[in-house]
Amino acid sequence: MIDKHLLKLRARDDISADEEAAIRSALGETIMLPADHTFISPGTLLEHSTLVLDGIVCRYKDLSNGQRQITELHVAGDFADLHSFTLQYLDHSVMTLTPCRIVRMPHKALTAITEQYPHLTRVYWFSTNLDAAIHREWELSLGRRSAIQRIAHLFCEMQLRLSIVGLASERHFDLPVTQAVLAECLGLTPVHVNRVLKELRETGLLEFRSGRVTILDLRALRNMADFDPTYLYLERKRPR
Amino acid sequence: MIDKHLLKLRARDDISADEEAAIRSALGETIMLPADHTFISPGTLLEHSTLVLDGIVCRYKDLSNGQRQITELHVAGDFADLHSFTLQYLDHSVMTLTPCRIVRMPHKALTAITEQYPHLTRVYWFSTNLDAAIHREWELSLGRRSAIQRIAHLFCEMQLRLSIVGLASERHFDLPVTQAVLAECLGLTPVHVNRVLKELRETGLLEFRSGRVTILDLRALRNMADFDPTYLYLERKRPR
DNA sequence: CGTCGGTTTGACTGCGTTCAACTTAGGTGG
DNA sequence: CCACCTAAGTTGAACGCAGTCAAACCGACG
Repeated sequence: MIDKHLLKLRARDDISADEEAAIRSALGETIMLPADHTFISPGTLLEHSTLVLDGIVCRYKDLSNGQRQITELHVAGDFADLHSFTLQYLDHSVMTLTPCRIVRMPHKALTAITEQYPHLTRVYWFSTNLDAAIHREWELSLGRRSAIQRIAHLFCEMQLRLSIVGLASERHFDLPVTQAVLAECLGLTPVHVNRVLKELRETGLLEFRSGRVTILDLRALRNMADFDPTYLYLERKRPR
Repeated sequence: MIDKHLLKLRARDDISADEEAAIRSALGETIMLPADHTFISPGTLLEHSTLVLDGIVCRYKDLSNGQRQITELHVAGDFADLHSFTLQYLDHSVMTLTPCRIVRMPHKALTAITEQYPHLTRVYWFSTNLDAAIHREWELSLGRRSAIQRIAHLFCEMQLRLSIVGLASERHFDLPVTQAVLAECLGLTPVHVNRVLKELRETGLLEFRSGRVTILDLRALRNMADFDPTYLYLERKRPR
């Protein structure tokens, strides 16, 4: 059930059997959520964090004029709001983009983990820092990359993140979101996303149709996007 | 010496005398760094984190074509790279923008803190999550705000963050950086930053001259920027 | 007084937006 | 089974914000 979560954690650090057991016993019941459902709003006091078992979830912030910026996408195995453990309330919303299966971890259980499992605490701290690293990379995209580079980069990121949890190959993965959602991730308009997707298709780099991505030339795509996976911290510089 | 750091922490949570002592005893010697000095590069294994005592520091990421995006500004009282404790190496660079006084905290000392001070551990975890919240707000700026809103927003943020550590009033604060640095924060060109600063000056909102900011109308500035300080987590929703 | 980094201004360009119309795909009910 | 509806995707034309390029200005400092 939480195998994808463990795959994600173990891609970055060792998790002992004891720690795995501690994680399992900290989780509550599994919940299904419909698509397009905002389940966390800014400022609400939170008492548990949300682990995504299946589906796509996003964090987003609104501007008063109705514009929206998605700040991160979450896939199976990710905590969507582990940071709410220390923050207590969030500065952003969290919503499902597809139907999702989630499971909750009470903050009380996380407090117990911080008191009994220092290493696992650091693993989860790491996990929120990984989210921050993704935020930084998106800042770079939003601030400095062209539209075509931004789109290419997002697909590179999702391909790699999904492959860690066994949901992507080098050529294919599902990303069942609309072009409008991509636009909200990338700081673009849906119309322009559409035009750029056409360009990517016509130059033989990538196809995106009805939520399915086909990467035609991964090397060229990464090159065009200036994709450097360092920020996903998949390289272990030394064994712990 | 670390009074600004304590001011920052205590603006968000209670820090006991024991915890304050633990922080003090974890710190190494004070170091002076010149301006425009990159002291952390991506991928380098790090064994201590850097607390800024004085001056302005930034995190930045480079694109292969030489373009640069600053992802966060750090002021006195901030750790510039507390996240390196769990990440071990960083995905970005860290540099001084002014001459800086810094002090280092060995990661070994932080490990000891995580093993002996669960609450202080959560405080520092919170601190890295606050950095992530700032990243998200910058994503919103870079993705959806106009140039004039972005600039106004950055000044609103710095005014509030600096006021917490006693370095800003409602009308004045020092931000001794060039317009080119602002451009690198905001995803704009220096030329356009210059034009927008002129516009802010002429509409009587704000003046920025030789590193000194004069806010002429804070309410109007915040309104124009759509500034909502929630993301700086200065509101304590319940006493701990 | 000359140099250099930083700021300012002008003219022109272009990437991405805006607005609007049309197409396509999927789902629903007669 | 098909008419209808709606959300999503596609395309075209015109616009505008910010970029680009280049030159002039300014102040600090040798």
